[in-house]
Amino acid sequence: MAHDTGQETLAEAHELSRRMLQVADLTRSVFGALAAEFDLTAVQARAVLRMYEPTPMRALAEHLSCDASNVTGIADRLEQRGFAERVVGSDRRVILLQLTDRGRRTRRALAERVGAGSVVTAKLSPTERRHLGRLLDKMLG
Amino acid sequence: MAHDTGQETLAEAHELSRRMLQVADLTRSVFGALAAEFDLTAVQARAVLRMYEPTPMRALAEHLSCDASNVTGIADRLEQRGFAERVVGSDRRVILLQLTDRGRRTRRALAERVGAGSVVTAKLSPTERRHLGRLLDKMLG
DNA sequence: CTCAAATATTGACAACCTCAACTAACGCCC
DNA sequence: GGGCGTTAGTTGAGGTTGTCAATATTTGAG
Repeated sequence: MAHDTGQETLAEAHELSRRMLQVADLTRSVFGALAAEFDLTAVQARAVLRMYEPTPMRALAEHLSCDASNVTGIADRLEQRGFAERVVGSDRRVILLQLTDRGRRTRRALAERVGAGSVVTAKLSPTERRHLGRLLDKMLG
Repeated sequence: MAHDTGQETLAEAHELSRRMLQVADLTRSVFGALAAEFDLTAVQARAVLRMYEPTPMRALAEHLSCDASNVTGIADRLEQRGFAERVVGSDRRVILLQLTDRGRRTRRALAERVGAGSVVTAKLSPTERRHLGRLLDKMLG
């Protein structure tokens, strides 16, 4: 304990994990509420954000890291509510999911709100945000 | 753009949010996989971790930020699989959910793994972890 | 005692998720 | 061209999480 040796107790690691999970929950919950404002569920919102171009359902499944069969239902509901529509691609096996006008408007507005109103943005200084950015990169890399 | 003014573009804010969501997803997904190792879903694992003492279902509902009726089902499944059991409290309206032996063992092991194997712990230096801790505090505070 | 409030449960319904089985289309190779 | 493994998407079964409204029980305050 003399000077700072980089030693860490198990308790400290726990604490960090706990807060990490807490922030993750908060982030998710804020995102969910945001999605709800546009009459979307969290997963639907993630899908919509990904569809800046007509997107094969398969690619969507990978982006959402879920089974392909799951995307069928998600696409059904997006289509049913008028956010997206199915279009056959040149490869006639693949079906592209493509935003409707409503979908495009929603996507634009959603993307703007996601960038602006984040949990993060609210409470950190610009310097801290840069710092956080670097740390996030390292964790993701 | 002369020197650092703390000015940020919308694009930068977007980027930060995107990575924040990405880390949140990753954290959640790692936690889910961890829970699965113990034959628990993510929500069940969160409940188990919370039950360091007999816990009113109501309190559980608040901890999980969900409806009370939802906890009924979660408790059912935890009970059914032998992780927990229902006990009536002194106030006979409230039902305490309490870990069984198996539940306690699982909780201990789970807590240890959560602290140790986190996404965070893996890739950051001790100094960076301390830094991250401060930033997380600020975001949660 | 009476009655409002709190606790848990139930039933109805929706979304999400996985797995296994299936169809249709593609592309390669002989 | 004709097989044949591969890929994309769907379907159906089954399970977990989540909400809301209605209900029974208990509690505590007036």
